[in-house]
Amino acid sequence: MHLEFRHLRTIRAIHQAGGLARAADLLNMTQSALSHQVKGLEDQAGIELFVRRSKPLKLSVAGVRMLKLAERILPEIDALEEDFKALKSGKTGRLHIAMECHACFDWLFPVLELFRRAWPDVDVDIRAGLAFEALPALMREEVDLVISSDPVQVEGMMFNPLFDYHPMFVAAASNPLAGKEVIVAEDFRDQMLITYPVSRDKLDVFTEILSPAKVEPRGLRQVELTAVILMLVGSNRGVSVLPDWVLRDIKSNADYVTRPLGPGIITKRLYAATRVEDSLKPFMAHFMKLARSEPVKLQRG
Amino acid sequence: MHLEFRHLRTIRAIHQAGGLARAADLLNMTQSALSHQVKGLEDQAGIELFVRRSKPLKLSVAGVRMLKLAERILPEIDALEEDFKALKSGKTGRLHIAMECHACFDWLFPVLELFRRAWPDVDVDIRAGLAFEALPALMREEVDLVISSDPVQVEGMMFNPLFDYHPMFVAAASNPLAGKEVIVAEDFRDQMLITYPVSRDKLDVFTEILSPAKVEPRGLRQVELTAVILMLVGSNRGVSVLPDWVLRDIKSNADYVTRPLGPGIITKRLYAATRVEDSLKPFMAHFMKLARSEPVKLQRG
DNA sequence: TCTCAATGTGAGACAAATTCATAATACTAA
DNA sequence: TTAGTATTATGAATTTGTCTCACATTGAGA
Repeated sequence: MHLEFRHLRTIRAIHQAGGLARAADLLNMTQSALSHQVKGLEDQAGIELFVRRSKPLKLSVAGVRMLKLAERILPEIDALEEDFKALKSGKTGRLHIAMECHACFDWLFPVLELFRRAWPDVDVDIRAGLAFEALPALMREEVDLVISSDPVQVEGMMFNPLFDYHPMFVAAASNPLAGKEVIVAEDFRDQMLITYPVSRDKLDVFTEILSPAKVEPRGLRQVELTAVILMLVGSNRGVSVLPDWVLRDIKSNADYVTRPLGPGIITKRLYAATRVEDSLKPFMAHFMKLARSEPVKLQRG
Repeated sequence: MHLEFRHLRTIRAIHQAGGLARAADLLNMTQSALSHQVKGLEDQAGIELFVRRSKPLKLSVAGVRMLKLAERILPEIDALEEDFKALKSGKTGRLHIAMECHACFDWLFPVLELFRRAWPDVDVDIRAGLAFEALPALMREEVDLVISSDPVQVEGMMFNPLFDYHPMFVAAASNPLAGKEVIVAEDFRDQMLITYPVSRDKLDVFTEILSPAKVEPRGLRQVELTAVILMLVGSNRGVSVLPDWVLRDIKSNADYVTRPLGPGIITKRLYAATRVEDSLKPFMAHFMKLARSEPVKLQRG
């Protein structure tokens, strides 16, 4: 039937204006053009859209049905345009986050809660950054923000610093290492080490401590959930190294000890990687502001 | 933003086919044309609809929103087309009825109940034919069917006979005329006559009895509702002439008497006037079939 | 780096929509 | 009825926009 938006607008205008000539004015075109158009449309549809027995033109039964459609559809088009405007101005958009850092769930959830309240129209999602390479996905626009602690200089990408943290050693109070003030690489040699199930180059224990010292722990165990890691540590089935914000609840728990890693104090920095064109968007900026301030509150308990 | 249905179909096709080239096949056009179209659309919208970093093409955030719109709107267009097909074949349509005959509510309601069950998609309405001229309205397609007892030969119109009825005299049992077997014009001279509030040429009492005999009743009173007329007659505040089907309940009521009008037996015929092009439509035919059979059941009590 | 598959570009052909000028048709008020 | 006016229809010319063809360009993977 080759219907076009033009036709819907025409139907609506003729109905509103109460006649073809007036509708032509409304649509900024000649009366002739409208007449041709209506005729063409009726030919296409194979049905009379208007009652021609009378002047001015009046909608027929079929015309009324088409009008109903127009009144349902045309506002949606306008809404889309509004939506696009909002997208362009950054009032809305998509914020799909990939995390290389597994423990980040801990502070990310509260941050996203605040964020969603401030930007209800932004489409938020988290994708655990395990099954795929996060940075290429960012380039391919499959995700919009990557939480990472390894800034890389790449064209078109921007690493925005969020906050610093200290990887901390955690063990059961009954563990022999509880007696030491600072934990160093050699201390792991006799321990079962519990980590998230990701490659070693993304685990602070290895990148900062064990790999440089070429120390291998007695055993390794990979566990997905932070709570489970802590449970296992609590029952002295192993030790772990976790960011300080994860250990806020543990510090005051007599079953656990948390110790700094040594010999020097280890400080790491988290970044939010975005595409440069996105980094200026208001909601992005706001997310990063939240991601800078909220986790610090957690770190301080 | 000059959006067209074509564009919505394109977005949907590219998404479905997973790429521009394959989508072009789907839409029976060259890949080049699609590329031009997409580019034009993006220029218009002022926003990227696709992620071009990768091949094949993939929807961007804005593109996804447009896709959502397409998936909501395009089926509606198809539905309209279906609707039109149904209109053309007469499976659906409009049946706005105008009544010149006021008492017809009585049998029309049950008939419409049956009709609506059989043709749920037909848009039914009744307009009491008091405030306007019914036949011109029929010509102007403001209504689709007129109930009338005065067939006229008019180009483009058709008077389909429905059923015959007898205008009957009704009075209180206490009224002196109750003693007569047949009521004639002269009998009205001493009576208060109660009628519907329409012109005399649409009232059987006048057209069939009083006007030919040039008899004027003692008084006239116009009442809108049949039930009220009967109430007034029952308390002997006046007499009336009503179609036989209206008096079905009254016949067995000792407070009333019903009598034929004379001297000869008066028979009138009701017609359903339609436009000739409508009279063949299935739902019209069915309506008239119902309107021929159902009222007769009422007449017989 | 090379090759293949996919997408982009530009010029010309073609179809469709619009305009201008004018005819035909309904409505309205004497 | 009959002008007179308002409204819609028609035809030819023009403009607009879309498509195709041929070729250039670009990514992705070997």
